[in-house]
Amino acid sequence: MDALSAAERILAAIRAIPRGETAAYGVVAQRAGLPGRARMVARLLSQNDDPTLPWHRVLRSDGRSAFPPGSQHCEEQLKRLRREGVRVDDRGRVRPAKRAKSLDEEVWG
DNA sequence: CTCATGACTAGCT
DNA sequence: TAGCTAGCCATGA
Repeated sequence: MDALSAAERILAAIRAIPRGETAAYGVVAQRAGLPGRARMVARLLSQNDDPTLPWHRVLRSDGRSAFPPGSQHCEEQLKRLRREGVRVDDRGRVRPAKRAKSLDEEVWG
């Protein structure tokens, strides 16, 4: 029963990703209260059949699609992201919405 | 129980 | 930046 609600929390966390933004698998898991369960998020998405779920906003921690570059799934994902205003470079890597100007700023705010 | 697999990560070279 | 490695966790054979 706990596992089921865990799955629902993960799905909720994915739906909570604002339009035009993205989140890594690990981040989604953490937001769902399941730190370290990135693979569980991936598994849920792979078995998910809900077309309303914004699966395309979920990326790997390095900002790339989880799908092989050039694959149909990957292209579809990048296409949807671009349509939401997300900046994607030529290699299919998603640029963060905001980037700190320096490491100090990143760490210390 | 052990082994293999996967829409993952963090760390090191 | 890119490639490799070990660690991770849930499932199914």
